[in-house]
Amino acid sequence: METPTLPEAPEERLRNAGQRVTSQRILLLRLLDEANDHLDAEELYRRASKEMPDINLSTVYRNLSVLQEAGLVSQRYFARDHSREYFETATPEEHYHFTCLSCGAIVEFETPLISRVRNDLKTEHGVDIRHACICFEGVCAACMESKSKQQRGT
Amino acid sequence: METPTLPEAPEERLRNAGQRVTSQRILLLRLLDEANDHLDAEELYRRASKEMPDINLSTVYRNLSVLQEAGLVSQRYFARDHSREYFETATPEEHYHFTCLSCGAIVEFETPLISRVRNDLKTEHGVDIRHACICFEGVCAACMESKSKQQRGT
DNA sequence: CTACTTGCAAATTGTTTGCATGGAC
DNA sequence: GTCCATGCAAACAATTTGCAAGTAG
Repeated sequence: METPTLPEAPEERLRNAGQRVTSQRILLLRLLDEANDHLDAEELYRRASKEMPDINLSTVYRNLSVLQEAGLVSQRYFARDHSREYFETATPEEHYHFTCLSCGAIVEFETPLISRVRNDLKTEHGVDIRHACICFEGVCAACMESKSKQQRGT
Repeated sequence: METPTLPEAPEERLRNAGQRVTSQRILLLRLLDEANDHLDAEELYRRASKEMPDINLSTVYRNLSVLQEAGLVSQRYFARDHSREYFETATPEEHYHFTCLSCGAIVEFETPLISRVRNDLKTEHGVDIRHACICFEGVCAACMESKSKQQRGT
């Protein structure tokens, strides 16, 4: 389980993507690699500041934008809080996210159905989908369980 | 074609939803009904101001929120501009949106595949999806056409 | 040496909130 | 009459931008 397919070091990934290799970018990529959860710019900045106290929040924003365009980082939106952007290391496999409205847990999942939607839209409307923003929200298994327990009595 | 299944007048819809009937709310609902495109708060405010010059932007925001919770209005996000919320009259049939990154056109479509994703997630992960935020972006048929023409020579 | 990056401070933008007045029920 | 809705102004929070100094290639 858990195949950490992070092929190259941040430095290499930057070079391969034709981007300048700066200490800030290396740090940000590493922090995103290491994060188990998904980070927003502010949280990434907070973590980066621990290792590089002078790094600036706008540097984080600017680099997230650069790294995203270079395909090294993916930007995501999650439930409730679409007003805040989250980021993760880009992965070759498409995946989507479910957020529990009750406990905040994020479940990642894959499904072939989305690429079928893509195909259907292509044949039915002639449109070429380049990107899909998809996020589900609801109640996770654990919270469903505890809810039904509550209902049966305290 | 085009079955404008808008069952009740704004006033009735408000009453049925147990909401207070104010002239501002009636106006906003009507403007959303009449809009062919999708409106953000600012644009809705602009249109409302023409008929009710004293209406305030914060009234628009507050009512959009109320109407949404009452199930009379749906909030959407579109391509490029997830930082801005768009609104439309709530419809009984679930539908999704595709935005053309080139010309900005929005194509609405239905697909049973999304509810299958919903079911799959339920059985595979035990999660109960309450809401899905889904938007596709890419290039529409017309823009694909003009692009390939361009490539063949000016 | 040149073009791109950074840190810093200030600006921008969509949205929200506090409060006194007005209106729905 | 009571409680909710409105207009107005001010506040917020996430993100962006202008600029001078620093650094990668």
